[in-house]
This record gives sequence, structure tokens and C-alpha cells, in this order.
Amino acid sequence: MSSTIYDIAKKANVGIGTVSRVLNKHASVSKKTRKRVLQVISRLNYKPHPYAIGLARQRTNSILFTIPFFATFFFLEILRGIQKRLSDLDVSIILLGINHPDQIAETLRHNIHRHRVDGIVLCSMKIPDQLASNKLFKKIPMVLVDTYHKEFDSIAVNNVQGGYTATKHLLDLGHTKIAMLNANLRSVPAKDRFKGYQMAMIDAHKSLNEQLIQKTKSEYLDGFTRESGYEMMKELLKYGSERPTAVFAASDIQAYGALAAIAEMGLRCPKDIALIGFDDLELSGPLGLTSMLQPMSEMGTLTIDRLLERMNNHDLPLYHKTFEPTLIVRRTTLPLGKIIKSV
Amino acid sequence: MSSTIYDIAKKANVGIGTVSRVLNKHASVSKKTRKRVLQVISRLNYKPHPYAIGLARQRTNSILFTIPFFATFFFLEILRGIQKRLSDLDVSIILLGINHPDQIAETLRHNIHRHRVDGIVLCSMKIPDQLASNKLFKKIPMVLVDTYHKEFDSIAVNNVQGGYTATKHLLDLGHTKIAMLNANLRSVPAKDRFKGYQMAMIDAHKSLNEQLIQKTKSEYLDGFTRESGYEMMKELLKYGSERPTAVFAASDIQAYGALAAIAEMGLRCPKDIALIGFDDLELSGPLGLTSMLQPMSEMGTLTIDRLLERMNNHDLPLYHKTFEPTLIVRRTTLPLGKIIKSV
DNA sequence: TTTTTATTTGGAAGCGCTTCCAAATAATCC
DNA sequence: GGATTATTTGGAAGCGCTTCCAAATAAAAA
Repeated sequence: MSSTIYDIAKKANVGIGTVSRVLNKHASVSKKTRKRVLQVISRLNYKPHPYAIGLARQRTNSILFTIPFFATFFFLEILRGIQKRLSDLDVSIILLGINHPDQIAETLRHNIHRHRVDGIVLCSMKIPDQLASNKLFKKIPMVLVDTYHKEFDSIAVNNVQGGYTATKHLLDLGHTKIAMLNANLRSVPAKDRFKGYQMAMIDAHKSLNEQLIQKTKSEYLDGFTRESGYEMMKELLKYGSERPTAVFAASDIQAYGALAAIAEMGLRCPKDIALIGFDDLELSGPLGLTSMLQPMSEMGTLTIDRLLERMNNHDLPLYHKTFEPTLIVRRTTLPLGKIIKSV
Repeated sequence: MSSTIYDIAKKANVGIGTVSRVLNKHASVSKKTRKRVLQVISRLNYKPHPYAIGLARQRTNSILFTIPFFATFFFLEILRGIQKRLSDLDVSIILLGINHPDQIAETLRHNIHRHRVDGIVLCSMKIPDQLASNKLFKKIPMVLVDTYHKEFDSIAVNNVQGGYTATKHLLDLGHTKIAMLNANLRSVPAKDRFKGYQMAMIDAHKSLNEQLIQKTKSEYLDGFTRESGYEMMKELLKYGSERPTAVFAASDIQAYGALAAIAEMGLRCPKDIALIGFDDLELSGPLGLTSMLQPMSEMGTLTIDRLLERMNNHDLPLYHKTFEPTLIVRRTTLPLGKIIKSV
């Protein structure tokens, strides 16, 4: 049906080797023949068969994009950055959601063999040392995103700093009873943001009140869900007059749930409770939620650049890049007195 | 590096044909040899090379998932349904965003050749007759989602009915000055929802006030954006006391923008203005937005089922399925007097 | 037992490319 | 001019599978 390299060779009166050389921009083809071949190629609207290339070159031109569970906004943004970079390169992405952290090594191994990927992007999951020492993972190029291990390239956000900045922002507004709505601590970002919260509180000589530190009960998505935020906020509001005056949510999506819980009790942000999230999702603007911005799309493109470099040269020195999140102040943490009308 | 079918054949003392037959569950292999081969396969942790299979079978096991522009929530939900169905089948999805409707035919043609996909899913775009009559598209299995053309299989939502139901809901609440915030009419769903609006108004013997019918000025995403909804709502609010008492937005995302515009003017939903959206996105619950629910994930799985069937048998009769959207009533259209506290 | 028929098996050819080596051609030097 | 070297070219072999046909084996019939 489609034309092949043989058709091109015949029509252009050259050998298949020459056609291949033209396609791959090898130097040793005379200008004249190159032009002739290119003409035939465009006349027949010829496109090389990606699988044949993959088979012959012993590469699949595909990478494994691995995330915990399935699509949340954060990963979609990263993915968008990755796709932007990859669309020119004929590299395809195989999406892999990992259900349980214990299965990382086994699931990865299985999919590496099954899809014969050339490289791996691994998001937000703690890397067990046992995995790092496995020879299979020494051989295949891998870049970590939003997590860290000393033996692999990594692109991350400084979540500790972000947690610190967020908490500091609340402290600066004069709050002292500051609660945190956290996610499951097996999630690296959750743990780090919590660490930042603790550090900021300690630096400000505030006591860490266990009552104000909410832990998610949900397994699903590591607790990075609206429902989880809603539940935890409900808990905090049960304290009545003892309730916190400010809340740091480990993610915007949880903050959305918290907003709903607050509104349901007839309370207002920031008059009754100040609220800050993390991620700066698209809807945080319209909702007026203060948040910590992460350059997710940029992280995605950088990830691919790095992975491609490593695929080309396996012996590159390790690379670790950390982005600093930026505080975006909106209605939910306006200083009292400056409050504008809310939705 | 990885083992091949030859390695398996040698270790199991059979020919490569037999190994292939075992892998593909062909009948004519004796139980004894089958067992022996399977043992070797699992001992060597052998996985067939997907590209070699694709090359030999003359299929790529991939489909093209085509959407206008890039990822909005609606497509993500459809995609989720599709992935659920496809994960078992070793079929991969190539995502393709089309920037301008005029380019559909050309972009599709280019990508069909380039990726050699086995099938196509095409979302929400009007199919030019010129495309339908093209022989390339007669040959390759294709399923339309959220749009219709008599010569292709299609899975759609009854947007006319949805628009009608939404408008009727507002009419039943006693509103007479009902505005519509629309998207670009080249979008099939936008046009149909508008048609439903018109029909409901006419059936209720209400006049169609041109002033109350807002058309998007935005090209981006066909105007299915928060910004567009915000702008259009602003326009409506300029009418002062002449402003509508109820608004039907062509999508939830536009309704979110409208909500912001309403709040900004110090008005409240539903006290001052009742509002209904379309899509029932995840955040419409927490925001209390009344909306029309579409079974998107279900549409996705059905789409794939249908596409696979057609890939297996090209001569199947045409199939058209229409889902009815469901009205989900929330705060923004509560009858006056029943209003609960808002965010 | 021998023939006939049904079941199982082996492996060559082919899918569309890349890559390598040897051969053909062109350019340079004496 | 011929000898030498550099550039360009053709195409066989191989990537890991499927598929088909012919051959081997087993089962059934005579």
C-alpha cells in the first residue's frame, strides 16, 4: 500500500542504501543524487515506517513516562512540556501509572521488557535503594522528576523551600495557629512540604501543635484529592473556637476541598480562615486561592532534554536541577482589611 | 540483549513457527509442546518485540486520537475511557491536536502516513464532505466522537436535547429573560446546544432577544474558555436592569468565568442571576454549578469497542449512538427562597 | 499389516528499514 | 597518459517477528 524505500530507489535510479543515506542526512551523497532522491520522496509522499526503523536500529524511539496512579493536573502539565519537546523527534510516550509504591521495581522491569523503551521518566516516587542497585536500571537512561536519588539524574522543585515560604507567608500575616493539611507521607513532595512547614514554625518559635497537623486517611492518589482536603478541613473546624486561623494545604486540589468545607460552615476566606495551596492550578486564579507556583511545563521540557542527552551519551556526569517555587498571593490570604468581595 | 523467538525455539527444542503459534494461541500445537514452550518463555522472561510484530503483521497496533487544539477536560475524560479499554490490548494512542478546522484533512493524511495508524478517533470537529469522499478515509477505520457524519460511525451526546433541557430548566424556574453564552459556532456541540436553547425558547413562546445571545470573540479553543465566559458575562451585565435573570453557558468552563464576572459586580447566584453550564466538570460540584452531565468515560470505552470491531471487519453496517445528557441541579439554579449559603 | 487421513511441526520468505563492505566512479598527483 | 587516493554508490545481511507450505508424525481405516 504505502511506498517503501525500494520504490523510491527504483524511481530515482539509485540503490536503497543511497535512499537511506539521504533520509538520514549522511554526508556521503552527492548533491545531485540527493536532490533527485528527495524529489521522488516528496512526489510519492513517502514516509519511512517507524517500526522498521526501530527494528533495524535496535531502538524503539519510545520512552516510559511513569507516574503514581493516574493523571492529576501536575503530571498533565509535565507531560505537556514533554510532548512539546518530543513532537519533532518521532519519539512516542508510553504512559504508565503505578498503583502501589512497592511495585515500582517490578512494574518498571516488566514494562521495560515489554515495550523495549529507550528511556524512562519517573515522577514523584521514592526510589528504593534496591532498585537503584539493580543492574537493569544502571543500563537504561532514566530521569527522575519531582523526586531525588543520588544515583540518577533529577529535576525537582524545592518542596521544602516551598513549604517554608508558604508557611512563612502565613506567619508574616500575623497568624500563629497555622494548620497543615497533608497528603500521604510516602509521597516525596508531601513529606518535603511538611518539612518546610515544620522548619518555618520552628524558626518563628511557634510550637508544633499535633492537633493542627492533619494527615490524610485516603489511599487514593496519595490523598492529593479534593475529598481528602474537604474531610481534613472538616476535622479542623470541629475544634470550634480552638480552630486554626490559617491553613496550609499540601496541594491546590486539597485546598479546593478545604474551601468547600469552610464555606459549608458559613465561614469566609480570609476573614475567618486564611488558606494557601501548592501547585497553582488553572482554577486557583479564578477561585482567588493563594498558591505556590511550580514551572511544570518547563520541568517537562528540561526532563526530555536531559533524557535525550543521556541516551546519546551514557557516561555523562550526574545532573541534578532544582526549581524554586514562587508565591502567588491572592484573595485567600489577603491581609485583613483589604478583603475584596468574594464569590 | 533480550531473548528472541529463536532462543526460545532452541531451548525448547522446537521450530520458531511453533513458538510463534504458542504465542498467538493457535490451535494446532500439541498440549505437551505448548507446555514445554511456555515454560521456557517464562524461564527466560521472554517478551515479544512489539515492533517486529507490527512489521510482520503489517499493523502498528496504534490509533490516532484527534481533538481540536489541545487537552480540555472533556477530551481528557474521553481519553481516560479509551485508555482503560486499550491497556490490555497492547494498542498505543497517538495524540493529535488540530489547530485549525481547515487543516483536518491535510493533518490527518499526514499523520496517517507518518504513524501508520490502524484506526482513528476524531472528536468534536465538523467533517467536511470533501474529507468523507476521500478514498483514504474510506479505507481506514474511523469513529467520530461528539460529532456526526452519515458516512462514519459516531458516538455522540444529544446536545440539542441537552440545550433544550437546560433552557427548559430555567424556564420552569419562572425565568423569561434567559441569555446564552455560546462558543464558536463552527464547533458542532456549540451549534447544537444553541439550537436546543432556541427550540426551548420558542416552545415556551418566548421571544429570542438577540441582545441576550452572546457570541464568543475568542478563536482559542473555539471560545470554550473561562476568559471567554467572563467577557461575555461582562457584556450582559452592562445592560443594567435590562440584564437577563438567567444564563445558560455552553460549557462549565465558560460558566466559571461567568461566575467570576457576576461576583465581581457584587451580584449573587442564584439570587440575582441563575446560571447553568454544560459538561459537569469535576469542580462544578464544589462550586455549586448546575450543569448537564455527559457520560464521557463511557463514551470513550464505547468508542474503542466500536473502533476495534470495525478494524476487525471493515464491512460492518454504520453505527450511530447518542447519549442523553442529564440535568444536575445545584446551588446556582436553586429556586429563590431555597438558597443556601454560597462560597 | 498397509493406506489414508488428520494433526503437528520446521523453517524459508518476507515485512521495511540500517549498516557495512566491496565496487564503481571521480578527483588528484606524478 | 597512468597510478593513487578520495568520494560516492549498490545491495547483502540482519533486526525479530508472522505466515505459509511442505514434511513429519500420529491416528484411523482398510
